Amino acid sequence: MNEPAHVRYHHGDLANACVEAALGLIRHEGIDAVTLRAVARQIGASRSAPYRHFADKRALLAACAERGFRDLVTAAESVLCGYTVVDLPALIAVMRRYGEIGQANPALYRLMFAHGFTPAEWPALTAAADAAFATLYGAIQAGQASGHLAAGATYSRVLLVWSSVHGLVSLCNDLAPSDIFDTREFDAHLAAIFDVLAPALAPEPGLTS
Amino acid sequence: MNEPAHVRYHHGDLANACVEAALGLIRHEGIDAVTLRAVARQIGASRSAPYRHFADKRALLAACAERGFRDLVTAAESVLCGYTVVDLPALIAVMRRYGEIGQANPALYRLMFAHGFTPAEWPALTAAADAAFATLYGAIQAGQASGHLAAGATYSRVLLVWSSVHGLVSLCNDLAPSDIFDTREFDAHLAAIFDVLAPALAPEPGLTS
DNA sequence: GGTGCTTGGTTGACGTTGTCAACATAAGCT
DNA sequence: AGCTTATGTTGACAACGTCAACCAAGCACC
Repeated sequence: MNEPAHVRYHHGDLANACVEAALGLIRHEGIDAVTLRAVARQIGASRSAPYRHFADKRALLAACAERGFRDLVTAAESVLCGYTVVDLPALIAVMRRYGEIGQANPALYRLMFAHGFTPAEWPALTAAADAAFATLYGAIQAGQASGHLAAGATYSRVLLVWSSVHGLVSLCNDLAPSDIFDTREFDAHLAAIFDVLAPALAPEPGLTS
Repeated sequence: MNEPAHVRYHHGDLANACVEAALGLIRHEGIDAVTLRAVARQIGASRSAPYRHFADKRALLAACAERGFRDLVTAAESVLCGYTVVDLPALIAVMRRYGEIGQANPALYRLMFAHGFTPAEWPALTAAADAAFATLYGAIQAGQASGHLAAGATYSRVLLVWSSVHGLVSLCNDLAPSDIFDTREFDAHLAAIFDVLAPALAPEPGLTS
């Protein structure tokens, strides 16, 4: 129905292609490999073609980060779908998936959470991050409502769960493995954290069944 | 005893001056303002003088990060000195100070924890980060030994405390404040987190006094 | 069915940056 | 004094982000 893209003068969806190419560079060669010129080269366009779709380099990176947040939400929801109720194992499964994603693409994770995007400058990015927070909040709230998680202080618990797992991902991704803290053992560390956390999250025994 | 530094051909301590200048730029103008040329300009040297003391730009940044970790340890120890025992309030005070430092210089904090320094390439940086971990570990261990903190699973508890506070600092620093998560309220969030955490960290009642 | 506007893409150019090779200067040793 | 080494400087280069000027395609409308 369309003539081949490589023949056409207009690409058709250059904006998306830019994000896709940038994400590939981020994943496989790290954030420093993302240059506008490299992105343009990858999609077979000329050096300043991206400027028609992104104000500058940071705007492209913000779009990549936004995509990262959206994928995070999608993954979390997909895990939640496998559970009929949100109890502690379900919550752990969600956060484990979160961690897996964060570990699978450290450079992107870093970009999402620590690239110093100024507050109100990137509303779409803020919205995507909010959606991630909201997903976790909704899950914990549902678990509390059905009595499968300890009641009360919903906001504090969401904060605690997100902070600790995000913190662990960040530490494991960015600190070198050492004798006293082997950052390659993410799974074990996550389990250890939730062992300590369990009493604070599980409902009072006898109320659930 | 020395003639004025600005007259001498040799600076005397250019390495340190570079780190100092870079730290100033990081603090006041952000990480992007750190160019080797700007650093050299600040210390009154020529553009490639830093290369006599640092292999490349990343080496200078790593030195800055290392300094950040060392300051963190110093601050933590100074807070601990104000307490005769490590109980929950002492632990909270240490972590609050940690958070204050992280918030006071977001760009440096980002550099320390999320600049993708490759594992074994920067041994001094790894050692400095380890020292930070060890300090926290020692504090919690001491608290457990004296019965002022819940016993057992020391490693897991250290991991949990560090991950959650580091995670909170990171989230508050790098996410834009929104309706559902006001990242400017670090102190309140920290308190909320420790409220939930308290039962998991405080000793069984009746054992302490 | 040609005319002109809007969107999308290209090329040339400029200033800045990290980095290196070649050179200059100081300090230390013997 | 002369040699060696550590330290600092200058010139040069390629890569980068960005912009202005230009070109090509699609579209609306008479």
